[in-house]
Amino acid sequence: MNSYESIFSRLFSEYGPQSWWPADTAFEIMVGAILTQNTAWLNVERALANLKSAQLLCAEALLNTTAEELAPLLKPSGYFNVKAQRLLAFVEWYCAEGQYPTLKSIKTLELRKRLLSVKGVGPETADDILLYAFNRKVFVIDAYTRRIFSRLGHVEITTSYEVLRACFERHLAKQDVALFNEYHALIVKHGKDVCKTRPDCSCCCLDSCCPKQGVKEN
DNA sequence: ACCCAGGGTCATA
DNA sequence: TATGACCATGGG
Repeated sequence: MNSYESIFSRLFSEYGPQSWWPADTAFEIMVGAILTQNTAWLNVERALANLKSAQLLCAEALLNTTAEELAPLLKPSGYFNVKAQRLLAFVEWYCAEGQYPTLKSIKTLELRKRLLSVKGVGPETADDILLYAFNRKVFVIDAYTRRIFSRLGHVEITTSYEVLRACFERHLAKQDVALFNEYHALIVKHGKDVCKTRPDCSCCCLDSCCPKQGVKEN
């Protein structure tokens, strides 16, 4: 068992199954993936609740919306003007592609390429959507992942998204969607619950994955 | 008052 | 290719 695998098993025994992504529908996952860009999930939930109350959490309804009426509903999740436009750009693409029934039969690599062509969808958002809405075997890299694994000495902090993703996908023997799903969720759980509240890392299940006090790491 | 969050785009060098 | 500015709210 290599270090990538042992870190997973330590996280899993510490926190247990996370059952991601928290959402009622695949479309809600995609909307959430855009709204959570550089934003705390609690604030995303408020924006999603606003959309749900306005009956706007489906593609057909969103398509008949403007950025002007969308922005106020997205306010709690921050960057509301930007995200209103990103959401519209995504929904226009999504409907033009024939929505889920058509998209689900496209090969993963091709689907990823098309997602990345949408303005406002970058590598992490695309991979969130691929893994959690389409159940594709891609490993999602986020800021927590890069920080934790560079602190543990496995990668440089400057390692690019694609290189880091390839690194994870290569080091996991069990090439399994459920594993990739759980691993990313556990990393986020660990990042939220431990690395912030216990900066000395003294009770951290990963041993010094947190910054030493007083030491900066850009 | 400060730092950061489940990023991405665009302009500059 | 690689930084920097910008987007903006809410919690700790």
